[in-house]
Amino acid sequence: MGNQNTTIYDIASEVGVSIATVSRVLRGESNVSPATREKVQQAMDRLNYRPSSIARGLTSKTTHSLGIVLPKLLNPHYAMIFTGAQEEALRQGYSLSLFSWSSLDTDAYNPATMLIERRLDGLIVCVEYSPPGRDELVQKALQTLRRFMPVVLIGCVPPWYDFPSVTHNNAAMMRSIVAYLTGLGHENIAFIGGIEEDKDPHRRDEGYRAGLQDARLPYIASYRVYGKGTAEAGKEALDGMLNSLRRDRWPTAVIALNDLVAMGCLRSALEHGISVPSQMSVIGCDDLFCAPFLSPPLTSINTHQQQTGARAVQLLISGEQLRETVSWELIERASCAPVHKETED
Amino acid sequence: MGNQNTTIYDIASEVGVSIATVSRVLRGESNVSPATREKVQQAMDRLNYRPSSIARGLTSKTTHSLGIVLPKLLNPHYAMIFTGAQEEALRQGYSLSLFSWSSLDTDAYNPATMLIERRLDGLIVCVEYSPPGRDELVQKALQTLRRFMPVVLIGCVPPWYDFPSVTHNNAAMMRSIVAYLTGLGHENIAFIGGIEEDKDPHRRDEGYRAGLQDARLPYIASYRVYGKGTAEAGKEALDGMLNSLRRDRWPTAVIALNDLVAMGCLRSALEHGISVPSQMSVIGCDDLFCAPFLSPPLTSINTHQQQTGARAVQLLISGEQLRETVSWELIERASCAPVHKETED
DNA sequence: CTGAAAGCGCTTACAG
DNA sequence: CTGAAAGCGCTTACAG
Repeated sequence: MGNQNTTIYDIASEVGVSIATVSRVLRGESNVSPATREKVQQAMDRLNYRPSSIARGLTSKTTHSLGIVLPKLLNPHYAMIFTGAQEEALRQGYSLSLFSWSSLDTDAYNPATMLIERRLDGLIVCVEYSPPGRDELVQKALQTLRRFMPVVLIGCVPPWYDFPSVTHNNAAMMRSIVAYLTGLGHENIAFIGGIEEDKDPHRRDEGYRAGLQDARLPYIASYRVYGKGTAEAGKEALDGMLNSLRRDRWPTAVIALNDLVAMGCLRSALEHGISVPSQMSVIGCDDLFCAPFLSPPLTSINTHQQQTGARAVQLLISGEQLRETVSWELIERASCAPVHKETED
Repeated sequence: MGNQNTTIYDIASEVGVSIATVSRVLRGESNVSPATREKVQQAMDRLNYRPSSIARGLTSKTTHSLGIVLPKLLNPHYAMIFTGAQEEALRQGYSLSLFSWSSLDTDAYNPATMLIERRLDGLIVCVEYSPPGRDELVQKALQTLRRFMPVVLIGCVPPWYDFPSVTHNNAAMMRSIVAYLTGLGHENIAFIGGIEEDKDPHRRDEGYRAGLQDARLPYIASYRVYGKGTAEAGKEALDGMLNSLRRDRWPTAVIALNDLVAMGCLRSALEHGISVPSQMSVIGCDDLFCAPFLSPPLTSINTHQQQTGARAVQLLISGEQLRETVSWELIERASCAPVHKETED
């Protein structure tokens, strides 16, 4: 008894009231007599009635569903953002659908068709680096989208994008990482990962340089290697640096763009016979679940990605036009140590 | 010009045709004169018209949106399933929303309200172990859900659940893992993780025992430790086993429930001064992205989780009432080796 | 090839 | 406190 075809009309005729009355008890309005309310309530239970959010959405102009555009969930970094966003959405009675960037820009003339047709109540877009030509496409897609729904940006948001956003102050973060390492006595500090033309790594680069300057250390170009944010890329990048440098010029500390890159660096060090942390310190970023189980356990930065996702949802729902920043936290494990002065110095 | 309020009526009056005609070109029907079609098309472009999938859903009884219920996305295992499902859904023009089990059973009298109200076109539910009392609740929730939408099950599906499903033959998989290790000469093979009362690990246990029997090895209770599927639990479980056993009784090979548990085992071994793989082999399951970057690189089973998610979506959309099984693949890395006969034997 | 009309399942003023 | 009616933006027969 009762299935998906039970409607407000069935309840109304069952009880002998109008559909308006049924609608009222459905929405919990107060202007219904207790007796009527009770009868309607019972009929709804008896017939296993469930209101259709679709029909509701048509009139109320709100779907209680949000979207999020993320590069790839297989990277735990994005899974953390998604989880934070999804839990907050559910808590507030919204559902969250995941979309990928490809659904945004496959058709330049008709960007984000699927997103728009679903009449989402809001959209979170994680912005990544875009090469010069593509950047305009992205901006155009975002402008189109915002004509249809509120948009909140996360990720590497260029300062000239005029949207509410939740991001990190990557420059300040990098600067404090460098300070941490110089505090351990390191002077030869490499920074691995990121894309040279990227705006946001530029801000990390800014922090990297500032941190070196704080400690009156020179910026050495060969200690800065760009590359994708994957473990494979991290290994490759450090391999390249080590192979092209004389042993006595090898860095004593390596800052990785993220924990994946750091994983690659740990492996590269291992293969080069470098002991971490006694001969080389490595620090990652994002504090992925596997960080404590690497060898050695990886020192990293907890960037509170779940909080980033949750805040983005809150901005979306509240409509606040803010550009927010999320804090971070150094998680010390075993992969960083005071610099070891070589005896043969 | 053009925003979310442009409707089929605006286009109709702009062009001077009926909304039925606009609807026809919208849906690409053939019975429209080329001239009319062209004019309508242009008007839609000019006014930036986007059809509302909400309104469409009201009449067509289909929302082109699917749901998936997963325990937690922070575990990469589930992120892989989700990714596979989401990509397939998107390819077929569906969106995918994630829900958690808590949204299924918070209210026993009204299970899955949110899921039902959204009028999804289908739902994938990842079934986990449920303690006796809760199992009935889960089944009840599933029965309620299926009255409203097609349901496909994945995960640890008890054989008495009568639903289409996509799963693994865990018994056969475990048996072949044991065969792999006995093939390397191992005789003392531990199996770590899973819940004792669980139906699915029971099937793994079945395979574990069968594998031992294949090699005429005895089942030794102290080599079987149950525990949650996390890295912490894995470490704890192996710690416990090693601490309670005489050194000469230590297992020479450990099968972990999954790669997370394996990570914990690797650490436990390290802390006990056991060298992997020369003194102990370790094999995981799921082949997570970090497996190649552990020390040593972890031998694991690629369980094709993305394919599982994708197939579940296909069953949902096609309506096929199948109980499918997904294949797996051994990925050999450095954490397993032929048993090393102690010289002091 | 095209249009008028009904209907999808709700909500929202407006009367009473 | 309750009901009749219009409307949300489409699709779907049914006529012509």
